[in-house]
Amino acid sequence: MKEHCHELLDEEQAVEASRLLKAISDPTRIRILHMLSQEECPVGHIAEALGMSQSAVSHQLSYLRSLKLVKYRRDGNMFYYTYEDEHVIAILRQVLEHISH
Amino acid sequence: MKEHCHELLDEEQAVEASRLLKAISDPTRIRILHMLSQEECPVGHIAEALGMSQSAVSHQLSYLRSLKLVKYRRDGNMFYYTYEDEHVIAILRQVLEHISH
DNA sequence: TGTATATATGAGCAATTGAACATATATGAA
DNA sequence: TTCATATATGTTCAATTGCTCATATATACA
Repeated sequence: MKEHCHELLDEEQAVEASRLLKAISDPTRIRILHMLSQEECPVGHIAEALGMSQSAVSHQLSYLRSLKLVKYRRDGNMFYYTYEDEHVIAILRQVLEHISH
Repeated sequence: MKEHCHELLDEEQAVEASRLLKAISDPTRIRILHMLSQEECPVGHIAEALGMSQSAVSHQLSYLRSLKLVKYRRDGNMFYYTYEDEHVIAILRQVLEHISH
């Protein structure tokens, strides 16, 4: 009988990793982060570029903000968003590379 | 007025990346892949280690198989699973590193 | 003041997801 | 053949998710 000595990943860490991965595993959020990885951008411009409603984009940004993956600076009525977590951007870039074989 | 010249990620690629990330963004699947990244493993052993039902684990393995993230070899009644995509394992490892700051 | 613009936020709803439960399949041993 | 074991697979259901619609907030400008 073979021995199986796996080092088990505890659930807490798995849930934490899951939380992060879920955040970047939606097509809309992926496209938003991909945009922000290039240049800061106001909400309306993202919505227009993706062909989505202002509300939908704003909700997603709010979600990404809650995980500290993006932040914004305000200038008058415009909210300019930027990514806040370089490591996550790097991971996303790696996934996109993997996709294009 | 500032110009915003973002290179837009097309939806197809975003959906593809999303499919891959969703596959590794569930705590159970993360723990399974983490186990398999160390050593090949039969289904029952995974179920026992994670404290989950055989059915739940088998369903998740079936899902991971459909995306070619894991494969198995059969030996009698035992199905020994292994990871099949090294790049995905590397990405997952990077996420786990990121989690532990 | 007012009105327009840009964005955030709350509620609701259809689609997706992950597990439970029951059942099917295939191998090995008696 | 018959039974036990290991796993796969189909169904169902509650929880989650991502959008829409309506509304709130805050700034700029007249």
